Amino acid sequence: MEKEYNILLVEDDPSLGYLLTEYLKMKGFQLTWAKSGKEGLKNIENNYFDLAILDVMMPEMDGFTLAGKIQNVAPELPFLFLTARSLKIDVLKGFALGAVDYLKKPIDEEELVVRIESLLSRLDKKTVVAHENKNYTIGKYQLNSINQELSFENEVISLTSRENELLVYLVNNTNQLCSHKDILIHLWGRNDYFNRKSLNVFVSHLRGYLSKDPRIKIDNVHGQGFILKVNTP
Amino acid sequence: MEKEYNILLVEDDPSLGYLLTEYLKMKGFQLTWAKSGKEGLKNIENNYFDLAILDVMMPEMDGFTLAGKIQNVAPELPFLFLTARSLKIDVLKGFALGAVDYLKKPIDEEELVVRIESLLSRLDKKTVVAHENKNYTIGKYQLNSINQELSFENEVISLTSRENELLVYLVNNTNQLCSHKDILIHLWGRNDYFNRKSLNVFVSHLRGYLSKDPRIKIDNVHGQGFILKVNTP
DNA sequence: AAAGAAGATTAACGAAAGGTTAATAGACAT
DNA sequence: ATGTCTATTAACCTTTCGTTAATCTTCTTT
Repeated sequence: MEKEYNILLVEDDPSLGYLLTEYLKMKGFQLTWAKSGKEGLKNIENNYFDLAILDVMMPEMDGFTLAGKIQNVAPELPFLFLTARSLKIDVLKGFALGAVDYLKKPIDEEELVVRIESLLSRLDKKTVVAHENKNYTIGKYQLNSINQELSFENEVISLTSRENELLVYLVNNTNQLCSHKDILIHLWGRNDYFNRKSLNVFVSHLRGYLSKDPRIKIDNVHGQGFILKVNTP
Repeated sequence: MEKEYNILLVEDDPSLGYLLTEYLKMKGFQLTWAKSGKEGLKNIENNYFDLAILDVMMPEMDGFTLAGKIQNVAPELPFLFLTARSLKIDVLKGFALGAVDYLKKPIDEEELVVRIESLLSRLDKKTVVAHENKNYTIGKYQLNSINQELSFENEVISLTSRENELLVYLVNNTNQLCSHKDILIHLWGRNDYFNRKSLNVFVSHLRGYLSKDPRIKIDNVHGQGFILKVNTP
C-alpha cells in the first residue's frame, strides 16, 4: 500500500499548469491545480496537502503574498516557488518566507519530480517521529491506538480506523476546542458538508463507547466544534 | 467558506457608480454605494467596512474632506481615492491624508480589483496576529474565550458565540465606556435598531452569568453604551 | 409629576446545527 | 460469487441560538 501525496499547484498560466498537473499525476501524485492565489488559499483552508508549489508571478495575488498567508492558515505546509525571475533578491525573499525550495522556469519536469520526492521523504521522517504515542488514558479507559482498542476494566472494545483516529485527535487536545474544520482537514483531508455529517456519526459512536465513565464527555460548541472533557476531582 | 469583504463606494456620478458597484459585486465583494460624501459618512458611522473608495470630486463634500472626517470616525478604515485629476499635488495630498492608494479616471476595472485584493490581503495578515489573547480573569470568574467557557469556582458556564464575543469585547475595555455603536459595528457589523435590541438581550444574559461576584457590574450609560466594571477593594 | 425615550427582562419563534439510528455501497477476504 | 466489515449517506428527530416581540422599569426632560 503506497502512500498518496496531495500536492497543490498554484499556477495561473494555463499551458504550464496543465502540463505540470498531468505530468505529476502521471508520476503518481494526487494533484490539485488552483489557477489563482485566491483559489489556492481557499483550497489550503479546506483541504490537506503535503506540499504546495507556488508560481511567484501571478496577477491578483503573487506567490510571495500567498506564502505569507499560508504561514497563518497552515503553518505546517511546506511550499516551493516556481519563477521566471532568477534575481537573487527574489530567491532570498522566497527562502526568508520559509520556502523549502526554489525552481527557475523553464521547468525541467524530471528535476521537479526528483526534488518533490526528496522533499516529501525528508518530511515524512519527521512526522513519523512525532507520532510516537500509542497508549492513552482517558478517565477509566485505556486506548491502545496501535491495536485500535479501547479498554474499560476487563472489557475490550475494538475501534474502527476512523473511530480510532478521531479519538486520538480528541485525546491529544483534551479540554481544548477542536474546530470542525481542523478535525475534518486532519482526518478526512477535506472540509465539506458530507464529511461534517460523517464526523457527527463518529462522535456519536465515541460517546457510546465512553459512556461508562460519567466523567468523560464530548461536548459540542455550537457552530464551532467539539471538546473532549475529562473531569478529575 | 469564503470571507466576504465589505466595501463602501462614495461616488456621485450615477453611471460610474452603477458600473463599479455592479462590477465589484460580480467580483464577490459586498458593496454599498453612497451617492454623496454625507451619505458616505453616515454609512461609515453605522456599519463596518473593510475598505472605502472615495471619489475626490464631488459636490457638497469632496473626497479629501471626507477622508479627514473618516480619520476621526473610523481611524482603522483604509481608503483609496478615485480622481479625474492627475495633478501631482493632489496625489500627494491624498497620501498625506492617509490614503492607501490612488487611481486615475478613467478607471480600469480589472486594475481596481487587483489593487483592492492586494490591499485587503495585506490588511488581513495584521488582524490575524492581533487575535492572540485567550484567557481572561474577571473578578472571581475565568473566561476561556477559545472554548467559550466562563468558569466560577468549579462551575463551568458554556457561552454562545455571541455571548463570548461580547464578553471578550467588554473585558478588553474593562472600566471603559463601550458605546453601543462601537460594540454593534464590531460584533454585528451594523448599527441599527434591531441589533441594538439584540445587544440588550445579550447584556442581560451576561449580567445573569456574572451575578455571583457582586464586584462585577455591567453598567449602562444612558444613551451612550455599557461599561464592564470590576471593583478591586 | 407627567410623558416619552431608552433600557431590562422574559418569552416565543424559526432557521440552522447537531444527534442517532438505519440503509447503502465499497473494499477485502474467503 | 459470497459474506463480512466499514465508511458514507440518508432519514428523522431534537436541540440550540439569535432575533424579534411583549411587557415592565428606569431615566430624562419639560
